[in-house]
Amino acid sequence: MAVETKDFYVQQDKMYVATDCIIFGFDAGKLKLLIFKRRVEPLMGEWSLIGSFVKIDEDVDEAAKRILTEITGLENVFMEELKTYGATNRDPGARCISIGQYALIRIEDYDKELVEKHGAIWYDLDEIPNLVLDHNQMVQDALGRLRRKARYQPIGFELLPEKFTIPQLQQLYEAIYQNELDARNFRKKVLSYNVLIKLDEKDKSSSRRGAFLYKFDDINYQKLRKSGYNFEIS
Amino acid sequence: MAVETKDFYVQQDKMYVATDCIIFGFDAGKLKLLIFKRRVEPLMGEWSLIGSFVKIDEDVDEAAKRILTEITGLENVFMEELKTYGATNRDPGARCISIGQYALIRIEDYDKELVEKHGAIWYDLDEIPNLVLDHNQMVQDALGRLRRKARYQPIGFELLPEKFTIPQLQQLYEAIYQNELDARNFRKKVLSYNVLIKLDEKDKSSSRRGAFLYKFDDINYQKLRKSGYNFEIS
DNA sequence: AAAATTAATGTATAAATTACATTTATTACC
DNA sequence: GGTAATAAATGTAATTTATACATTAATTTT
Repeated sequence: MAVETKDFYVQQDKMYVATDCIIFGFDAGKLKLLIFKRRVEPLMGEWSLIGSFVKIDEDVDEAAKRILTEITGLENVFMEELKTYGATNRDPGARCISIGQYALIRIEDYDKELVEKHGAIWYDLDEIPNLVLDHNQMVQDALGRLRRKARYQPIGFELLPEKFTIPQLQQLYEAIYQNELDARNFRKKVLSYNVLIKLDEKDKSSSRRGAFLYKFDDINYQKLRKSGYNFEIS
Repeated sequence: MAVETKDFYVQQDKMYVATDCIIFGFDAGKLKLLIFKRRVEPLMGEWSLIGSFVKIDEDVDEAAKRILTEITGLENVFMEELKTYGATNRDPGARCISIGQYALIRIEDYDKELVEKHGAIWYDLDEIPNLVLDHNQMVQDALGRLRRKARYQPIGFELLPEKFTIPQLQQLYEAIYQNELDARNFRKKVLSYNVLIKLDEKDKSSSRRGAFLYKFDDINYQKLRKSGYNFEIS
């Protein structure tokens, strides 16, 4: 049996498997989400996360990577499964479960032409419009996950340029947690883990004095983890 | 196209969606896992988690609940999605993704006849045999999740009888974390959250003196959460 | 009544977190 | 060239939280 939904046919007795990407970025002190206006039916013109069906010969996480690369040109991006959205009624057109996966990208790195070509746009997280299906729920869930995870794992660095200043790092955490942090205590805390490498360069884009740039030290972070400690910022 | 695998046919071009349950219990100071010996082909006689295909008219989480009830007779059990197992090659018979879901049950409550009828058995976690497909990985992942989650959410109580003693609670945490805890500090800590109701009864099964029984106080726990605190045991 | 056994309790020390104000480096402007 | 403006960088004392550790209490069994 098949049923027409606008311009394509789906089998009503078939279970479809899709994946949707919740793509976060960080720019100008704000968390951003990459969404796009659907250019095909059904729901053409509506805002949506970026997703796709999982191909029969493709791992689920490969599917998400494929989508992310198609839209942003980026590879080797931090991406993690969020959860499955598996309600029977979540998609009115067909029985389709979707595996939500969230990604953290360095917003300066993505391919702007490619993104534009797909009709994708960065939105401030607090200005996300209505999205199709259960996509707003996915965004909320992903944000919750990001908030919890950022407390005990240094995933925030995935959202910053390779070189960043401590004030920028603090801004990021303030954006994630939605509250202000004390600059002295914050600096003391992050430096205490010994996972930041101080560079000789300064970033002068936001002050006359300039702030020293740092890099994340993955080797020392692995040592820290092995010794049973976590990178914890609260 | 269809391919025969022992006694049933699967379509090679069809994506199957299953769910598997990682069912934890706690008994005699040890964490246990409920597994069963498959009674049908393929892989008859092999140890396996308990799972099933997700029906076309069934939510994914409903499918897991259905399975759990079929095997244990239990309803209203703590159950949470773990992750999706979606590698193309995870199931040699067909393209089948599985959504792992872990459950915490009170081991005294389950229906023993029903469990036996299904050939299911409780195994000590450190004695789990080889399981079919990627099921051992699922168990490891679920255990990791349980360990992380138990640190900041009071899910441990799902594994204890409704009435429990503080030494029992401590034993549970020791089993989860695999290390010993100081009885004075542990008691001080859990009582500090004010989410345990002390009863007038004692449990004398493990000492002459007997230990007071407590109940978890969900109302106070909700208040605690609203005030921004967590139940944290480390 | 004595022995055996686990439950229950308190305190002092160390470690971590919090609150808080001044100086420094640099550029822009007069 | 000096002054104003601006964000970066720094230290300490007070409070809270975590840790280490030994004795007494309640009850049953013999």
